Amino acid sequence: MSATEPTARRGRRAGGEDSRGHILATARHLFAEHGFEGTSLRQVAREAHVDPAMIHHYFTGKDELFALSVELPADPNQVLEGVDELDAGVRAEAIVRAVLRLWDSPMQHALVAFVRGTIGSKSKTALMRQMVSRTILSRIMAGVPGSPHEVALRGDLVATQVMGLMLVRYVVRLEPLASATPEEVVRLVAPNVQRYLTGDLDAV
Amino acid sequence: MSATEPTARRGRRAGGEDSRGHILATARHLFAEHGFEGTSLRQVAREAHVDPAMIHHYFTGKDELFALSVELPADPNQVLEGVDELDAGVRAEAIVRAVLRLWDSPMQHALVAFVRGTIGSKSKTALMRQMVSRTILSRIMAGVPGSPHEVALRGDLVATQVMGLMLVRYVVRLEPLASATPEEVVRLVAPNVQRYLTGDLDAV
DNA sequence: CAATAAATTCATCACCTGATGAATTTAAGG
DNA sequence: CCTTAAATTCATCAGGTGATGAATTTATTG
Repeated sequence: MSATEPTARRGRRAGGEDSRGHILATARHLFAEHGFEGTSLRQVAREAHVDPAMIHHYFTGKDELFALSVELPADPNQVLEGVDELDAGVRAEAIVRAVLRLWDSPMQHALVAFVRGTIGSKSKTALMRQMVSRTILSRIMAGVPGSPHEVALRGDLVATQVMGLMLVRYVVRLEPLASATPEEVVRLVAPNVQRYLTGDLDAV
Repeated sequence: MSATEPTARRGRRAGGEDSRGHILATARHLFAEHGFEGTSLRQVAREAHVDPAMIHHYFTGKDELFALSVELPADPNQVLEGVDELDAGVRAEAIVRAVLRLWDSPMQHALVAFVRGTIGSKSKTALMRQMVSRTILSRIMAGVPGSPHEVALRGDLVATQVMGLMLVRYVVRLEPLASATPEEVVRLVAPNVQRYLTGDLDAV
């Protein structure tokens, strides 16, 4: 019995299989499960039924593969489109709903991979900080009244709740929250986000 | 010029240096920065000014070193002591204050290491899920009124807010929240936690 | 059909990884 | 002082890692 595969013949294959796509898909899965350092190119190649060298044929290296597998598949500006045009007093519900729509989509794997790979190391966390604060929070907080410092603080608090929701529902998967319907989650969480956005922060 | 060190002499050293302690300390730092897979034993040995074999002298292997470096330094039962005796209506403030006291202590490095190493891989995330739900949430939610399902859901929501706070303030370090005083954070966050604990979840 | 470009595999390289066992030096205990 | 135990280093192993360049086969194009 040979080890794994019966030594596939060389050269271009008959059926026009999308090897590049397979590589990207399994890379997404593996990066999502084991993070960047915990995933090897040979492992990706094995599970994609592809020669390891194919990865270097399509990508310059592990870094590019990670970047393409894991990069936020949807532009935050698109996901949050229109949010900044809503009145700040009713914006929370739209934010939570947009986040859930994104995370409950087929992109979930890529997003979990992004979180795993990104929290795993300090340097990658810095990238996430940039993205969150410059791209996402600036949009979410546009037009919220208050001093710059206060608005920034409110933005951080929103991040606190939204990132915690992602972590618990999609990464750690605590039940019963992980199985709750999106609409129920919106009903439960949006009011707390709204308090951070425009509520009285001194209220008890 | 020799590579790194001028070949230290063999055998037991004169001064009673605590090598085991040094190894643990630098392991904590490195695991905190690069996660489990991203940290190699040789890297730890190098930065601890110690021979790689010393690590295997004191520990059975990388897993044990990680476990001992990164294990929750404080028993959750101790950190949350007395919380379950407080009336549920005023418990949130105590919870947030206890969490901040722990994370703003010297154990912060170990805790960041725990989060990094634990979120980085799926299997380790399962351990965290067990710990959070069995040890921490059961204590926090003790005596909160409601059906079992409702209480579990409220617990998950609390986890959402508290873990998000840890992530944003201590791991991602978004400003200005990361530099806010503990008391200010309690004032800002505790009301939202209290809503999850005992508030009306249908309120808008 | 011929020429070219793309897809696939193979055989390596140099390096790093975790781990082990033996040799050597010092400190402690009697 | 002598013996034993602990601390430290060295040399090495088997295996995995990312990466590269060449060889081979097929599809596409003119």
